[in-house]
Amino acid sequence: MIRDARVLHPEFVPGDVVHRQHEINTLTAALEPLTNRNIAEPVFLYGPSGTGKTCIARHTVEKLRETVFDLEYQYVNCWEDYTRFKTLYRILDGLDKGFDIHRQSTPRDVLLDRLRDYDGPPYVVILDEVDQLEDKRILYELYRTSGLALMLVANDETSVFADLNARLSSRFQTSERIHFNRYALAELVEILEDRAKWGLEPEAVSTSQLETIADVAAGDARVAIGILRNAAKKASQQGLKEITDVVIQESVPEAKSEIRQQNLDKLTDEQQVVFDIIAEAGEIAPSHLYEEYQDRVDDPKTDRTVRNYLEKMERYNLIRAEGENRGRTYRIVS
DNA sequence: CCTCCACTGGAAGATCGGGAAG
DNA sequence: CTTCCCGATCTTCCAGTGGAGG
Repeated sequence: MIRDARVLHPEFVPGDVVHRQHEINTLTAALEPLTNRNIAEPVFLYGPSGTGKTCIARHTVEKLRETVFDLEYQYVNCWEDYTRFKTLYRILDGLDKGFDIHRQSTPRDVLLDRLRDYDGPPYVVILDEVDQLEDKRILYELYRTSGLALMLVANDETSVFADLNARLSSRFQTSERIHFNRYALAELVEILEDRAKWGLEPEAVSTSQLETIADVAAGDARVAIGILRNAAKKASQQGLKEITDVVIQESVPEAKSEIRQQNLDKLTDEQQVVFDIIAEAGEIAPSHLYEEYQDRVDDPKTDRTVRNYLEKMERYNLIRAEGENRGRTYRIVS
């Protein structure tokens, strides 16, 4: 059933990308100055999730590395490394310069100083989910660091620039921006066919089944590949030679809840309590939510802290806040 | 129209926990 | 051991928002 499970993993970057040739060309052109060791302006990739932004960014840089003699690159997921410190640490780590930096007792701006001392080959930094950075000023600092080529990846362009100061914002506005649209059904099917070709045994899945998956995924390649992976895993556990329609039907909700469970696991116990209250109530007003939280926890945190929890859960797409001010209610994402 | 008030979210400072230095 | 320093987390304070109800 499964020939190469790596191909079905969400982070897998194919050597040949089936679509997005135009985007790749634009991106390659934007990075072109690096081949002469010149400065490349930041590039900004934006579009909905699962439209290939991250994949194209990594793919393009890796292709460039094949032709350019010297080029370093590092991928940073700002969702995980959302603080200034973590982001800088990750970037230094890509240069193997982070090994002796510990969270504690490192003088305050050693990280940025060390990055600015870097004088090796051009260094491409991909900042994925860049809108999740808690302090966007780090972008300004990175922008002013010579030798760095920035690739910013986000869902929505406005959310990134909203809290940048005007001067920096205008610098980024003039840089190359590449918009990614949702995949059409046929494109998604081709992507799935490609993954199935390398990842699965021949005949393991039919084209019409891939169409079913692509249809459910609604233009989101990450969801589509997740469903295919889940279905392949399930079929192989059942000892099947081919993926059946029943297996696909079962895999759709499972693939979606898998992502959700991963996010739930990232919450602390206290945050889980808040989530459970919302889940049980279905929909709940802020004051009721906080009262309920105080009842359930021995040593309750302040309401402001709970609001920070809620903000975090909203970021993880676990809950949704609806309405503003007095009309605000919270509900879980179904 | 105005005032009240539930709620939001930014800012600044306090506290926690842990590694390093003495 | 204690002291110092750090980032992360939490608290305190507060300005702003907009709907409810005089």
